[in-house]
Amino acid sequence: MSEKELYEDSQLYRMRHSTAHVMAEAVLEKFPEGKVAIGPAIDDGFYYDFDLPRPLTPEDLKEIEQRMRKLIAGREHFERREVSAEEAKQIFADQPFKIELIEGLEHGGMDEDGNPTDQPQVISVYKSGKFVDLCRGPHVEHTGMINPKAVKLMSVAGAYWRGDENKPMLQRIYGTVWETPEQLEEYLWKLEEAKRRDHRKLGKELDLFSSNEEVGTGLILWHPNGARIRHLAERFWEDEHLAHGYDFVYSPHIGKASLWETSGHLGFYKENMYSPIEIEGQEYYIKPMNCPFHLHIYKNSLRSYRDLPLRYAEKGTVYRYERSGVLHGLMRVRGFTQDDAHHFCRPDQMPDEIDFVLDFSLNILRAFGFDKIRAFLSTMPEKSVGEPEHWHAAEAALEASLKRANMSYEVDEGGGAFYGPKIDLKVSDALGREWQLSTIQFDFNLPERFDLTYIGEDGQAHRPYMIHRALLGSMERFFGILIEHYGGAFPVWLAPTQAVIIPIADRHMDYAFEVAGKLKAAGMRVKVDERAERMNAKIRDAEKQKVPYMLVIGDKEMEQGQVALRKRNGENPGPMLLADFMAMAKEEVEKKVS
RNA sequence: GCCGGCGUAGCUCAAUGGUAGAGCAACCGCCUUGUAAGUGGUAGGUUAUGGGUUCGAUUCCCAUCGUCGGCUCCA
Repeated sequence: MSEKELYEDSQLYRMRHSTAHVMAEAVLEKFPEGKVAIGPAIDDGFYYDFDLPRPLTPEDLKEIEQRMRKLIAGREHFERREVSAEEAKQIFADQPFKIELIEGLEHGGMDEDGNPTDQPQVISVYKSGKFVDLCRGPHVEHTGMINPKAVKLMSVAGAYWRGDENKPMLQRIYGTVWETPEQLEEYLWKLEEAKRRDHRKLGKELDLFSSNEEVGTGLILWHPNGARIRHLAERFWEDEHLAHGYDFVYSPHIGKASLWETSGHLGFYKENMYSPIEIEGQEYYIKPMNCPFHLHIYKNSLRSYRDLPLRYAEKGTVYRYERSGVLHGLMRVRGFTQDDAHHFCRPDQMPDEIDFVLDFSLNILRAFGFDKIRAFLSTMPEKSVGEPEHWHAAEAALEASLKRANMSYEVDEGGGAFYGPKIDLKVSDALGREWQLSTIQFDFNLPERFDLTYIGEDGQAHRPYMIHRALLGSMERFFGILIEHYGGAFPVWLAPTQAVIIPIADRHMDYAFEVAGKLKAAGMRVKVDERAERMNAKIRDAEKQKVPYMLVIGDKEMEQGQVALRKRNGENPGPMLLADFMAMAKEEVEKKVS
C-alpha cells in the first residue's frame, strides 16, 4: 500500500473528513442560505468549499470554530444511508453544487472528489446532527471522537468550483485536526518554523536577493551575499560536469520565430512566451527554453556513432510569462537560470546513459546536503508522439536505473509529457517538506522535428536518443530551497562569509588584520568587524548573519598567536592556536555535506 | 488571471477625517570593552501610484502597481 493509501485508510483521515462535515454544519448554522460544495481531508487537515453571501473574516473563523466545539460536544452520530439519485436530488434540492455532483454520480463522469469514473456510483449520504452531506465516507462513529482541543481553523481562501478557472470562485476554509493537542502544537510549531526559514524573510535579513517593483515582478536581483553562494554552487556544478564527460555550450537569449516554429514551442508553449521583438522585418522571441539551441549545435556537423554520447550543459537563462498570481519569492519567477543539459546517445548506449545521469544527479544533490531523495517515474500518456516501442524501451531503462541505484520510487502511469517518459527526483528538506529538483526526460519529439541523425556503423543515418536533464531545476528556485533547508545557516563551503574576526579593543586591530590576511591567503572568506562596538554586539550581529566561525581576539590571543573560536551554534571551543583553527577549518570548508 | 487580505522611514511596526511617531539600521561623537544589543546626538517620509468624495484625505471610495494566503498553472 502506498503512503497515500495508508493515510486514506487511517482513523486520522476519517477524523479529518468528519471534522470537515462538522465545520460545514457550523457554517450553515451561521449562514443558513449558504451553499456547500466539497469538503475532503487533505495531507495535514481538511477543507470545505462554500458559496456564501459575504467574504469571511478571521473573526468569522473564530466563531465557526466555537460552534464546531459545541457540535463536537454533542456527540452527533454519523449515519450512513444509501439513496437513489432521485431521493438524493430531493434532499439537496437547494444545493446546486450537490445536484451537479449527483448528476455526475448518476451518469458516471465525476465522483465527489472530481475524479473521472465510468460507471454510475452508489450514492450515499451521511447525516450528523442537522447536517446531511453527499459523501462516500468513511467517517468516525460520532463527533465526540474528534478531540476539540486538537481542532483549528487555519485560513480562508478562494478556490474554483471543481478546480476549474471558468467556474465560480468559492470560499474555501482550511482547517486541521489531530489526534491530540500535542500533535496540533507540533504541527503549528512546524508552520512557525517554516515561517522563520522562509527564504523571502531570510533573503532580506541576510541580504541575499531582492526583487523590485520598478525592475519588474518575478525578476530577481542577486545581492553580493546571494551571488557569492550562487557562484560557489555553480563552480562546484561546473567542476563536476567537466569531470564527468559534459561539454559546456552557450546560447543566445533570443531566437528567430522560425526556430520556435520548428521546435514546436510556438504551437504548444506560446502562452508562456513573451511577445516577439521585430528586427529587420524578422520576429525574434526571448527564449523560454534552451533545447532548440543545443539541437542546432548538434546539427552543426555530421555526427558519427563514435561521437556519442554527447552531453551539452549550459546554465541557460530563460524567460517565461507566468501569471502574476503564481509568482512566489525565488520559487516561481519570470526570469531564471536552468542548469540544463541535453544528452544525445545511440539506442544501445541509452541504458548506460540513464544510469550515469541518475548517479550523477544523486551525487550532486547529496553534496548540497539533500540525502532523502525520492524518485517518480512517469510513463506514456494518452496523447504522445514517438514510437510506443521506443517509449517502452526508455521506460524500462529508467526503471532499471532506479532499481540499480536502489531508489525508492513511485510510478505515475500516463504522467509523462507528450514527448517522452521521465524521472523526477524530489528531495526532503530539514523540515521534511518535499521539493522537486531534478528531472530526467526522454524526448522523442525534438530529434524528429530537427531531424537529428548520426551515421552508424552501417553507414546509414540513424536517429539518436535525446535526454533533457535539469539537476537543480533553476538556480533561483534551488537557492530558495537551499535557504529554507539550512534556515540561512549555509554549510561552511557555501557560507558567503566563513569567519568574522572580532577584535575586543582597538589595540587588537592590527593583529586582527594579520589573522584575516593569513586566512584569506588560505582561501577563506573572512571579515574583520572593526566597528567601535562592544564585542557582545559584534557576536550578536555575526550570529544573526549565521557566520560559521567567530574569532574573538584580545590581549591573550594576541600574545599567544591564538584566536578564540565561537561557532554559530553557540558552541564555544575557546582559544586555540591560529594554525590549529586553520587546520580544523580547512577540513570543514572542503566538506560538501554539512 | 481569479477570490480575499495588506501596502506608513533601509528594516520591524505605531497613530489619526485636521498637514505622521518609536525601536533597530545609517551618520557624527564619547566609551576601549572577554562570548547574543554600552551611550549621547544628527539625519531620514509628497503615508506605493493616479483619480474621486470632503472645507480638509495618509485615513473613506475607485483604478493601477506591488505583495501575502489560496485556486488554476508550473522549473
